[in-house]
Amino acid sequence: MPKLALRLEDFLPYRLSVLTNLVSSAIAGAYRERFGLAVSEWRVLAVLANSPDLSAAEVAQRTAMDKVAVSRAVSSLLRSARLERRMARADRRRSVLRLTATGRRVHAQVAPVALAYERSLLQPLSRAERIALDRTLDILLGRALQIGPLGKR
Amino acid sequence: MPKLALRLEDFLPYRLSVLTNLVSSAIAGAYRERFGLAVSEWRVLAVLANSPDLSAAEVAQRTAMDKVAVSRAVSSLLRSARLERRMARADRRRSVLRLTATGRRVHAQVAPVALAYERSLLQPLSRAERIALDRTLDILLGRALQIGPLGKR
DNA sequence: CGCTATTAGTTACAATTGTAACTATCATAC
DNA sequence: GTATGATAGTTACAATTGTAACTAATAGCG
Repeated sequence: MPKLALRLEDFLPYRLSVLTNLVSSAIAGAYRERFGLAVSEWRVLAVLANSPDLSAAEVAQRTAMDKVAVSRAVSSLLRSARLERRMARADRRRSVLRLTATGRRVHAQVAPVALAYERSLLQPLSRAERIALDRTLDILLGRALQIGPLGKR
Repeated sequence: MPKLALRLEDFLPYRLSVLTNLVSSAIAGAYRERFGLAVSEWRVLAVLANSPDLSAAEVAQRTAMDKVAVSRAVSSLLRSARLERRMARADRRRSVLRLTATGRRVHAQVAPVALAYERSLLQPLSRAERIALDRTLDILLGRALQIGPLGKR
């Protein structure tokens, strides 16, 4: 029984957008107020905390950000001395990014806040529901990538 | 067994954000290319197609947009003659918005495209998984609203 | 080598979006 | 009625973001 009419409140892309906006702005507010961090900067921090010495392009790949956004986030993190940058000896275009001690300290403070928010958000779901959600999001992410830009005529 | 470290790719807010961006930009591209419609305009159109004669504030409420975004979308839709606006007799501040014949025609063309995208996106999910997803999104939306802006100190 | 094409990253500019102030109308209280 | 405050919607301006052009370095190929 396919859906015939379109009710915005039942439309998955709309619902995803509303949920994501709520979640993102809640988190963004917390990062900014407490640590002066934009979400893009937080992502860079989070990736480099687990994988030091990535290039900007590698960071872009792992954060699903484009290279301009990474460039801006990196330059802001450099300014606040949360990041340091060297250049690769073999290829002097390629940067090698890693957190400073300050950056690691900030990460160590932000991460628990982020995880606490996630835990709080997921709290009304059962363990089974969380697993199902994870799995479903994986599928949808893969599917959205596969479909790609709609109507590529 | 709570999560101890934070891996970005497992972090729900991040995953939601990536999925939403993929979906939104795919849809936005299609709307814009084929109909010259921004997503905000599409939302206004969709709501007014089902519920004519709403005020801008009512549209804002039902689309989860703020009043400025609605004002801009409405003025663009007026310019392209997809919408017409009267003022409420009882309260001359309040607008009364409804689609023109052109607007209804555009809606009749866009809605199937939107539904087709949704169907395609959901295609790899079983019926049970779709129902579970709907339910879970409802819960998360409610929970996100309830939690509200994080760290309201 | 030397020419062209590619890649990493930045910068400049345009477009979008958010925030705050503003105008007009209405409601309430005196 | 008139002053005060609230509400609907718009406008102006600042901040964010996306797009395209640019610079510097390397790679590939004759």
